[in-house]
Amino acid sequence: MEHPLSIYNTLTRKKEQFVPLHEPHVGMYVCGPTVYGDAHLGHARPAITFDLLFRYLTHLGYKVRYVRNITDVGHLENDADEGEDKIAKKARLEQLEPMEVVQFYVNRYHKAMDDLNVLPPSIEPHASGHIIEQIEVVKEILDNGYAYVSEGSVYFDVERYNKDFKYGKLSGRNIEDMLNTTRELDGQQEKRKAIDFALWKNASPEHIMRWPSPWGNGFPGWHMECTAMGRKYLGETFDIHGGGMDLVFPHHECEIAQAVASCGHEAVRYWMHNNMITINGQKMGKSLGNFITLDEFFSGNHASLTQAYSPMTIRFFILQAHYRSTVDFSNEALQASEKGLQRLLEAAANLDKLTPSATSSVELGGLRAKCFEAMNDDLNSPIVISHLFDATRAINSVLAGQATISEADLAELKEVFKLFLFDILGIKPEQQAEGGNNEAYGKVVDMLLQMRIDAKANKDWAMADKIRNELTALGFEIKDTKDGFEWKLSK
RNA sequence: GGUUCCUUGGCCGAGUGGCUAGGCACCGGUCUGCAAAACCGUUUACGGCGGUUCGAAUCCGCCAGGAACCUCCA
Repeated sequence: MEHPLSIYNTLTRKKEQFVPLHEPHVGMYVCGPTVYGDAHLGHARPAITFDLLFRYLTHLGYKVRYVRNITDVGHLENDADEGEDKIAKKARLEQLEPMEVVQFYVNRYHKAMDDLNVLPPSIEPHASGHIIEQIEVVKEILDNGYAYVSEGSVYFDVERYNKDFKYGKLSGRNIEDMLNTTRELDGQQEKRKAIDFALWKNASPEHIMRWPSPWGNGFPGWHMECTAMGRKYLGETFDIHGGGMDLVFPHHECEIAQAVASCGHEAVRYWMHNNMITINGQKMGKSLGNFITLDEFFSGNHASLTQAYSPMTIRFFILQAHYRSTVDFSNEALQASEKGLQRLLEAAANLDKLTPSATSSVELGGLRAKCFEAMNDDLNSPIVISHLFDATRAINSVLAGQATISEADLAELKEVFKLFLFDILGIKPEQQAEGGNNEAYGKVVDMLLQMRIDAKANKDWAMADKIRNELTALGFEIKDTKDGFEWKLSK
């Protein structure tokens, strides 16, 4: 099997040829959402980035097991509610069972992902369903001497670990700097050093998410679930681990330490990180309170939005930037994406209207190869899209009767569009109208436009313009063609 | 303060030592009863100052501005 794909490995800070450990199988783990609120635009970025990777690896012929977790046990909050995790806090506020909160937001997350045409992962494990596995890893680390028990909690001994291995290799930190700069946090006296991190946390009496363990009732530490679940489903060593750049430190750094401390070697071969989405130049994030949820984008119901943006517009917007660049949100940028996407989808639809000629006057110029080349270069989706726009011009020229295309070239274009636009980039044509009475409704529009044709035949321009203007005002896009007319809903 | 990174035309956004990225917007033309869509064409660029080089937006240095992480975060 060839290995055409290069990906940027955060660990080495270089693009590397991707060669799976157990070809043709690929193991891929991506940090999923903490389900204590609705998914926002920031959550769409990794989901779409790694969906692109999942789709592409599959197209290259790999058999991919894609694991994306659901974090439903915690992560402590840093505000006044000391020691209470996010899910538990939300549950108390809403007087619900924690798992009820989890289920509610998982359902909504799935819906949003489905709208974005993000394929479901192969396995979507819940942290709460893998407490036993996590306890086992904690035990191993304790047995190997890289952790200590303190007041019912277990902490990772970073200094001890750093004597045998290097802590900080992923994020480029060294332990001396961190010992000097780590801030004092909420009186964690039970930790020996500020840089030590929790493997298992003792639960205070009011803490409602808790499980029995050898160290008392509690819950797993912040980074343990990915180590335990990645190993369970992908093995002690697997190919790809992905997530947002903001997880590089401490989350992924701690995962590396946990893996090495428990089984003596690293688990992950390629670390991949998507960059952030910014708003006014700043990261869009939960803690900054500057996020816009996906549902708000889809409905347009947010003060910062001048209109609604469809899921495909959001997807296309994200794919128009390379995944390692920040992408800045603005209404202008989103509107540009919306129009560009429409143009591409229109061209894709136009392919079925083209009549082939004996020869081509348009030059495809190795379109398919160029698209593969771009994908192989660390998933350069913006370049793929630019090639598709080039093809769009060719398609429209033929449609306008200003160029010709051969049967073979037409077939090639159809295949390339299907392969790249729909299968790999994961764009799907958006539904034009909803409801069960589409046929009758369409016929009414046809009838109005037929009346307009009649008016035009009588040179009754006033009537012709009135029909067109009013339909336009209602959101229809009217085109006159040589045979009559075409229409569609403009959004 | 430490670590890492960024600064491209009106907006978004690729790229990279010499060859038009692309999209959106704008302008001119073709088409049209007029439009819309489409096609053709044009315009606007690589933060500042130095250096390396035959040649730098691309490499190096300094400066300015900005960001992420160092605390839950995609």
